[in-house]
Amino acid sequence: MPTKFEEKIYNKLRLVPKGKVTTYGQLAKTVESTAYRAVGQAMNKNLFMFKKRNFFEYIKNMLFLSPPQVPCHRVVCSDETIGGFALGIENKIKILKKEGIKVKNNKIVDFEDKLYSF
DNA sequence: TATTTGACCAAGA
DNA sequence: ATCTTGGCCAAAT
Repeated sequence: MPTKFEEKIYNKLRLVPKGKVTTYGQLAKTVESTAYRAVGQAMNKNLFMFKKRNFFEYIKNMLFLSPPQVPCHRVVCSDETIGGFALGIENKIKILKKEGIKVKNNKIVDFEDKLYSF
């Protein structure tokens, strides 16, 4: 069962569309919090069920289930680096690329444009 | 109740 | 362009 905090974070994250990203800090801010580290933990917890198992399930959900999904892969670091991913950072990069987000030298290309504004 | 643990952040050097 | 440091705070232990 997600906590109140987690639930609120997930709900905000659902607003971020394909082709855009947000940051841990930004998500925290939408909830009037500075608990950006806790946001990362919430992401990890959300994918716990899939952890190191199949990222295929995750992809399938993203592609075929109607929103609102919780697109954990669209959360990146404020310094434009990729951040973490319970199913493997390489997979995170792959999915982002599929969605039109390019990654170069471990950084999001054209970060400002790709950033979603709440 | 108290301590530890993070998928972080911003500023300095 | 890295790297370190101190700060952050919800959850887990």
